[in-house]
Amino acid sequence: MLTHSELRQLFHRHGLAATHQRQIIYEAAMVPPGHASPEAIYDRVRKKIPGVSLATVYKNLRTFIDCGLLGRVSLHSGSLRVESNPEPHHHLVCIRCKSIVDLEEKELAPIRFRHKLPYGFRAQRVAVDILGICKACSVRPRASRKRPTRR
Amino acid sequence: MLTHSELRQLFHRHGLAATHQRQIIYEAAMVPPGHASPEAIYDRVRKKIPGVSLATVYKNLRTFIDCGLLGRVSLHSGSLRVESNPEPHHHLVCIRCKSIVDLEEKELAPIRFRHKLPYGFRAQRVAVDILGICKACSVRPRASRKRPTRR
DNA sequence: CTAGATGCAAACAGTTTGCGTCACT
DNA sequence: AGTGACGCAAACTGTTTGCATCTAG
Repeated sequence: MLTHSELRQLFHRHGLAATHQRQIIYEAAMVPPGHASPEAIYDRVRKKIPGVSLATVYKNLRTFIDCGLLGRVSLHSGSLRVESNPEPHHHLVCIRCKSIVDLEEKELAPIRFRHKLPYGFRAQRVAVDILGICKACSVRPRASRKRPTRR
Repeated sequence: MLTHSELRQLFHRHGLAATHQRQIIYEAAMVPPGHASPEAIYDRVRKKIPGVSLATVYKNLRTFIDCGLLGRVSLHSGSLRVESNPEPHHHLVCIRCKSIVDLEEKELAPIRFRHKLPYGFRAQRVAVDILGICKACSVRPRASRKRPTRR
C-alpha cells in the first residue's frame, strides 16, 4: 500500500495529474486479491467519494491499463470466443491482433506444481496461454494494426 | 467435418432438434482454426441462410456451450477484470464462481516446449490458468451459486 | 399434434464519448 | 492560465428476452 506522496510521484512519473478521484480509484483497484471488475471498483470508490461518476472510473482504469499501471486478466474480455476443439489443448495468443492458434497439449511438457495448491482449490485442468506476436503482426507495421473492436 | 447424418445424430444425442439453421451454425462455429466470435459465425451463416437472425445464432451458441458441444475461450469474456499484480504470475480460476487467485510464478516448474513453436510466433510470456473449483464453491451447494452476471 | 426452434424488435449490461465545467500544476 | 480531469447524459456494442409463428419429431 503506497503512501499519499508515493502515489503522487507514481502518477507524475506517468504524466498523470494526481487528482483525488484518481488516487482513490487506483487504491480501489489494488485491494487484494486484485482482479476486480469496474463495477466492484466503482462500489469501493463510492464509499469514499459518493459523487464519483462511473465514467470517471472507466476513464481512469483505461488510463492505468494504457500506461501499464494495471493489466487486464484476459485479452478476450469483451466478446465471446467459441472453442471448437474438444481436446485439452493450449493457446498461442497474439497480443496485438488477439488471434488464437491451438497448441496441442503434447507440445508442452507436463505442468508441475512445486507445492500443494493453496486455498482448498480442486484443480481440474490447466490451460496455458503463450502470449506473443503472431507472424502476420510481426510482418505488418505496427501502425496499421486494426484498432481492437472494443476495450 | 461431419456428414449430414452424423450431425443429426450428434444433435439427437444431446436432445436437440436438427434444424437447418442449427446445422449451419454448428458448422460455421467449427471452421478452422476455431475460436470464432458470434459476429464472425453470424457472417458465415448468413452466406448460406441470408435470413438468419443474429438472435438465433446467439441462442444456438449458448445451447452448444451449455451441452458441451462447444467451449468458450475464456471464462472472463463479458466484463473487464483488472490485474493489479505487476509481477509475472499465474491464476487459479474457479469455473463456478469465476473468482481468481494469483499463483506466484515460482510455484510452477518452468514451462517447457517440446518442439519449436509453429507459425513464426514470437512468444513473450506464458500465462497459466489452473481451472477448478475453489474452496468456497466446493463447500457451498451447487444450486446456490449465483447466476453468472452474463454470457 | 406438440415441444421446441426461429425471427423480430425491444430490453439490457458493460463501456465509451461529447461537452461544459472544474481543478491540478 | 492552460491542459487535462470530472460529471453527466447520450450513444454504442455485444448479448438476451418476449412473443408470435413455424417446424421437426
